[in-house]
Amino acid sequence: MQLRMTNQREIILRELKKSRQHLSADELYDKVKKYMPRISLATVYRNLEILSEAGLIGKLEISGRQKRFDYDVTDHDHIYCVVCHRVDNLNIERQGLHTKEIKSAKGYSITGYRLEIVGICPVCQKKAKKEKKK
Amino acid sequence: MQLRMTNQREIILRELKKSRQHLSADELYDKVKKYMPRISLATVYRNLEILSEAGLIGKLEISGRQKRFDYDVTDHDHIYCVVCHRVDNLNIERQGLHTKEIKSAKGYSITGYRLEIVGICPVCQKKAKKEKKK
DNA sequence: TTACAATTAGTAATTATTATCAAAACTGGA
DNA sequence: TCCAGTTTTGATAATAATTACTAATTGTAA
Ligand SMILES: [Mn+2]
Ligand SMILES: [Mn+2]
Ligand SMILES: [Zn+2]
Ligand SMILES: [Zn+2]
Repeated sequence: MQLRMTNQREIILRELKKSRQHLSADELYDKVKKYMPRISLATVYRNLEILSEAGLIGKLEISGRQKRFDYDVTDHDHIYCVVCHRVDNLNIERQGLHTKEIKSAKGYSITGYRLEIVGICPVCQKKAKKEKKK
Repeated sequence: MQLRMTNQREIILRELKKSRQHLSADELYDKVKKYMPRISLATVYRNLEILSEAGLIGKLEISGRQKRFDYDVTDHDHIYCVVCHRVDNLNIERQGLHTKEIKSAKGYSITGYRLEIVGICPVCQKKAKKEKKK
């Protein structure tokens, strides 16, 4: 059985791609509601899961917080702000991560990996400076 | 103000170290109850947070699931099983992760990073094989 | 059309965690 | 040792994010 592209799926997908951000289900729900006011939050959750399963979008499960969905399915890593939880894309060298060591780690069969750089975004750095002045 | 080592904190810490696993709050709660039957789950949550804040234990926030706490505070990475959610330690080469590229990524000030290898553990691989036979 | 399957909206239930708060335990002087 | 103030605890309520349920709606394909 293959994916059936319903109206709600189409709009969810379109709005995520359009945003070029890493949105959570409820953020996307707010955007989608503008075009489809009667859509249910459960439908957004359900379809985000289905769309990511189908490989049309990415799913980020970051640091115990809300899941975020990615408009970009190509291979890349992320950096996120511990203050405001904003997520940005990151393209860094990945050598040293494909060694035999990993391939045979502890008898696991490896399916992938997640690299998350953690830090404070420029906006939050500025805010922190202003706070200090007070 | 520095950390006051209460009975409950001592036992929580002791049981985590003893386990040599990456336990969740409720798993640890079960262990601690054996020695302190009247302890509350909230106390376990509260103190795990405090102990990790104090640097006595590590905190893993993995893949949108439950938090897990680490008996080992030295630098290392993790591998986890997508099937049973078991977490194991991993010591891999980290070169390629300390480049200037990262240090200046998107204007962020970097505080750290998390690398998670994802896969299927030996136990779950075996189980999957047995399932197939049926 | 008509039956069968898939999807939806709305809502309830669940899971993990955090907040609240009165009671208990601990602290450092008098 | 006692006391007043501070911290911590246990019990429970509240919250946040997600998932489950279900009847109604929609799509499909003969
Ligand atoms: Mn991305
Ligand atoms: Mn570890
Ligand atoms: Zn920020
Ligand atoms: Zn496993």
